[in-house]
Amino acid sequence: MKKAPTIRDVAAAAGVSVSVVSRVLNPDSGPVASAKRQEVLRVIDELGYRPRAAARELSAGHALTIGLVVTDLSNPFFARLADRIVWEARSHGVQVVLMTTQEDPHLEAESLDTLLDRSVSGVIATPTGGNIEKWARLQDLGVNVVFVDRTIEELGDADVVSIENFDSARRSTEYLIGLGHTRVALVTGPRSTSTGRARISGYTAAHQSESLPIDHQLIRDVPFRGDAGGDAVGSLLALPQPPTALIVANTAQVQSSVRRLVQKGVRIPDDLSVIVFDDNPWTELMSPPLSVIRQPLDMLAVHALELVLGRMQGKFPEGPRLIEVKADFLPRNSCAPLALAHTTTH
Amino acid sequence: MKKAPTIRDVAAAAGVSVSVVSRVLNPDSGPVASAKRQEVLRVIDELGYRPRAAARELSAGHALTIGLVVTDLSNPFFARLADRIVWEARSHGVQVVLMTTQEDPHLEAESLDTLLDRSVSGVIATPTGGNIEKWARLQDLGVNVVFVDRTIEELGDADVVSIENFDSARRSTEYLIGLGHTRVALVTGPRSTSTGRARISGYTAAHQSESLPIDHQLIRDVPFRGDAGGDAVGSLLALPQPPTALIVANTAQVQSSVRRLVQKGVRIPDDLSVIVFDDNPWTELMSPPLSVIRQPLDMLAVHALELVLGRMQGKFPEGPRLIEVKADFLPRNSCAPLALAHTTTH
DNA sequence: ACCCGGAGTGGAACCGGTTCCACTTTTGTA
DNA sequence: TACAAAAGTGGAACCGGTTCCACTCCGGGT
Repeated sequence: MKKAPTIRDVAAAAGVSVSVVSRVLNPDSGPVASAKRQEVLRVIDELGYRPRAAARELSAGHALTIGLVVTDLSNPFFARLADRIVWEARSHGVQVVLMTTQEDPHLEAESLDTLLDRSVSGVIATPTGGNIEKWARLQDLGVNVVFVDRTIEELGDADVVSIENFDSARRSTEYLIGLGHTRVALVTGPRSTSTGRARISGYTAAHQSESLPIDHQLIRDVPFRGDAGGDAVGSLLALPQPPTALIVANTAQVQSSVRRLVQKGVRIPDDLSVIVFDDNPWTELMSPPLSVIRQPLDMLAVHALELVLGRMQGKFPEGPRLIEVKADFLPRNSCAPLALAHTTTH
Repeated sequence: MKKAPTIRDVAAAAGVSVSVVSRVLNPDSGPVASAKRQEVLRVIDELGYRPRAAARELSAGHALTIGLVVTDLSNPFFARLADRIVWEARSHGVQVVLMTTQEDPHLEAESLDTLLDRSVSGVIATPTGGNIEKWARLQDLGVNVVFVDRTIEELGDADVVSIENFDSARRSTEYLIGLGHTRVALVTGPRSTSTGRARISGYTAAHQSESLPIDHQLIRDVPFRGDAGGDAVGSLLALPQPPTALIVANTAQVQSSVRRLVQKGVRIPDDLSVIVFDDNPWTELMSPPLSVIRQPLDMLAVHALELVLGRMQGKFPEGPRLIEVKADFLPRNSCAPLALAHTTTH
């Protein structure tokens, strides 16, 4: 086990001072004679020297690192988001420290502390909803915070990148109503999350614009984790007057919801028309293929990274930004017009 | 934007020296009078002091961080593996820097350099197969390397955690042969990967033990990325004598392969019996549910982390370990006995 | 011939922790 | 009561970079 060479080793081998080596390492930090620059570069290559990140960070006071805080990588939505962000960050020479919260504010708090210790320059996060003071403190210490997917309204000056939650929910609801459905059920995340609230609003707005009454029994704002989505579906099916259409408005709940439908032997779309919020390739492989709201992950990732990196370089000084990207609705065969049979069971 | 307090601020506020504060921070590094310890802790809490990781690392020479190098987080296999590893690492106070290689040795090399700069104490990786000297150099500099899923045989002293690739392939092949199939196709990763080779061997061994000839046209070792799996399936179906059973032996290829089957209107299991290597929940939601080799991700993650953390603490001094965990075969309805109709089309 | 300015260089302080060591104060035991 | 061992403390060096600054050259303008 060898020891890695330091800048002083390089300086000695090249016959120059550490200052010169440092200036070679950081162009534009001062003049270096061309001959010496060549020699230093040669020695660096020969020794396989690489500057230690920790030393650089200590001196600079901050790291070329961003924190990525997501709920749960086993949710394909976050996994693919993370994939894009890591990839995009790498191409800008920025490393990503990944933390998961499992939707638990306590774990989130721990993660934030850790990121603070690491002196990250920015954080991209899907916040749980809690830890407001902690987020504020982070910003106060100069960490650039970008929320993606969800937001925390109480936190005034954080950038946000999300899809058009209200619109997406409204459009899919209207589509089902347009097919003749009057009992459309909605399974979505808790009202404590911005997405939960926005999607319920969109659902409600669609009903209002079509002058349809809202049955609050059909709105299920349930936790993301565990089998809450499936249970909601189960209890919806058990209703005296069950819904004829269903929107599962959160990626995290799609799997358990669909599983429950399959288990119960529900025929799609004959018994139930289904739309899910997702961009999981397997929705297409089911029979019938599920209608989906496709979330433009790439756009979310790119915008989030652009914001956080931009802020790191001091761009966008004029206060927080809110970027909403459009989510496409892809109708497939899991939705059908309401059969009269449904309404006229005597 | 405030400045975070340092250890010297704490020392001053508590009326002690930095040495004392440091000893409070690191129990067992020296004695501290109980009264002063209380006072220091009080001040730390009051100031919200947190030690800077960079400073600690610089002094220690290494970071409480591990690198996780995987191909691609949009592959659910790696996403869930990463999820478990990040989670498990966090509970041990270790952070994870995530890098993806997109199966490209060049990107892998870059990632390794970056991890070296960060002075990580360990790396958990799914190697692309290249960069042998780089891996060796990493180990030479005291970084603990654990390969998971795949390995590089040339690298003598790295720990490896994988599933029983040979056995899993052999078992699933034997299962299909047992159902009467004589033309079983295999889609798997390239022979340049250890898993590709092992799974082909298992497939071959099953044929030999059943005294079945091997048709090399039915073995497709193709790249992981892109649509290579789907294309292999397409060309298998176009064979003059197409297979009656198919094993897709790599998670990364399952999606494109199954999509192609659906597109081509192949009836499962009537036209084709199918087994996939996967532990994706959606395989269960298809009709019919797919038979799978379920890879025990949790075990892979836990063992990998145990090894890397153990080595960090100087355990397991007796050379490299190879841990193979058992993968379960879950027969579902996508496999059926070979119908006579198939063989006797006159 | 003289002075000014900029290129080029190296010394040394600094970032914020850890750790070694010397020193003082207790404590325990003969 | 005396003296060695242990507990407690603070000063200072160190980890490996970056950066400020003082200093030496050198060429060009008057």
